[in-house]
Amino acid sequence: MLSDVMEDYLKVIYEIQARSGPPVSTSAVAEALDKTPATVTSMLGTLEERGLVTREKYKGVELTPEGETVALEVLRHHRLLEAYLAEQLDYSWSEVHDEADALEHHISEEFERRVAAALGDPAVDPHGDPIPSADLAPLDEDETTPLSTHDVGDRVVVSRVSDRDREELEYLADAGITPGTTLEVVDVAPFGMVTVRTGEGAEQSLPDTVADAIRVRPVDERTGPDDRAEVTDA
Amino acid sequence: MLSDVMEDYLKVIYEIQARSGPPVSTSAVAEALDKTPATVTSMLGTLEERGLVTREKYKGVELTPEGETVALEVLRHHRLLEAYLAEQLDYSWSEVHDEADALEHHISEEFERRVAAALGDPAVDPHGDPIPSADLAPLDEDETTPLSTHDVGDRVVVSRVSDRDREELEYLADAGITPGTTLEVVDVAPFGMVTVRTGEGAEQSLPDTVADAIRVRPVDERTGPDDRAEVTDA
DNA sequence: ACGACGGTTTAGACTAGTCTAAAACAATAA
DNA sequence: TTATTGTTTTAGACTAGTCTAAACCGTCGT
Repeated sequence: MLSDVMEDYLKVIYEIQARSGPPVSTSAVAEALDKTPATVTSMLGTLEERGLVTREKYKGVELTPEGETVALEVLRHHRLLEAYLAEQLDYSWSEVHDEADALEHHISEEFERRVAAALGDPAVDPHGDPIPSADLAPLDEDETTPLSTHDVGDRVVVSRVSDRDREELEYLADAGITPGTTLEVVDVAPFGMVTVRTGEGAEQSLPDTVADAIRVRPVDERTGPDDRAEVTDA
Repeated sequence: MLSDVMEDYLKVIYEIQARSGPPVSTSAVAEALDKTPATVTSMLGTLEERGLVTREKYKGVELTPEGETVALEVLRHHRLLEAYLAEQLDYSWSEVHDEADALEHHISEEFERRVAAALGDPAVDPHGDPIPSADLAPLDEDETTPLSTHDVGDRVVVSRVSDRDREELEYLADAGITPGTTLEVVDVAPFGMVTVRTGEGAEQSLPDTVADAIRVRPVDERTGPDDRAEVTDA
């Protein structure tokens, strides 16, 4: 019914909206999809006609409930695939994203069911991101905070790591920073650099861009979507 | 590089060519892809410009070696996926085709490798069709013959069953006719109906259209691509 | 040999998605 | 208040893939 292209737009609108709230700007979508703003404006018009987003001129865009459902479906496919690739096909944590991106639009409902069953209906993917349930109910509020917002002395547990940049992910995996890792912030430099100590005592300095992509929760807090996180890395 | 659409054209040209030899007619391709002949003519022109087929006006089309390699790649993906779905995700014999069709254009080389490894590099898919090797070497000549060409008294072993029609496949699976089954032709009616006795003594009458889709080899001949056939059905 | 018929190609139109260049707008600084 | 700046939208063009309708070709029967 919807094209792959439209699904991609809805997915990134959802992701941006989840991070920064509505409205989502044309340029943010353009950036995320590597398209020109003119192209995005045009497609947003189409999505509005289809009732998938609402729009205020020159302001930005917001998903309708129907648009959100589509986004959740795509996200469920993506994250189930990431989990399946890591668990059943020996992919490492950092390799799964591109493959899942390529396949997420093309699997059937039947495939989705069987993959979910094979994994025992996991609640999170290997990056710690929550997997929408089969009924596509809206996800809970995100309780986590970016590592970059923390101060010296804070002890936190890594909850999720953005699956966006492959290089970054491999670097972090090497450094032993994966969902579940406990970190203590030992230094925050004025020029956007944060240094943390991992469980084993090793110290790592990370630029803000990277620290932004690491979402954490306070040590000992036992709630949140990543209770069942399992990480498979190479 | 090549679009999904082009890959689909090359795949069906390959399949028709394997069945009936070159040249492959415009209308045969149109039929197989459910497109109009005009559309096919136009796309064949594009494929010719890309060096993937050669064409003789009003005659038909033939794959170049490069075109054949692309077709073999797609076919390898398709058949590996069919085998994987049947073996690892409990799909039945008759369900795998559509899912494989949807995914075959979107898997990476890495995925292909891992799936092949997980299956132990199978030589045939669940329908008995040979899986092209990783180096995409041309497949051996097809030694099998359609069941519809046999006479009363012939004893044969089912080698492959076309994966084209879901209904047909389910019917045959129910009748116990799968790759590896031994059959004896007990009657050939003048109006295109053949009756066979299966290993267990049950008799089945099949219209020619169905008998055409069943490829067989003489009993006891031990060569051919289906030595390692494994059939998983529901 | 020739006409009829079926398959093939050409001509031209249409859609989806993209781009560039230019115009319109919002927000801010002077 | 107004000018500057950066973002958004509009206008218009282009490509890939598809269609319908009409012209074209080859073959087969008379």
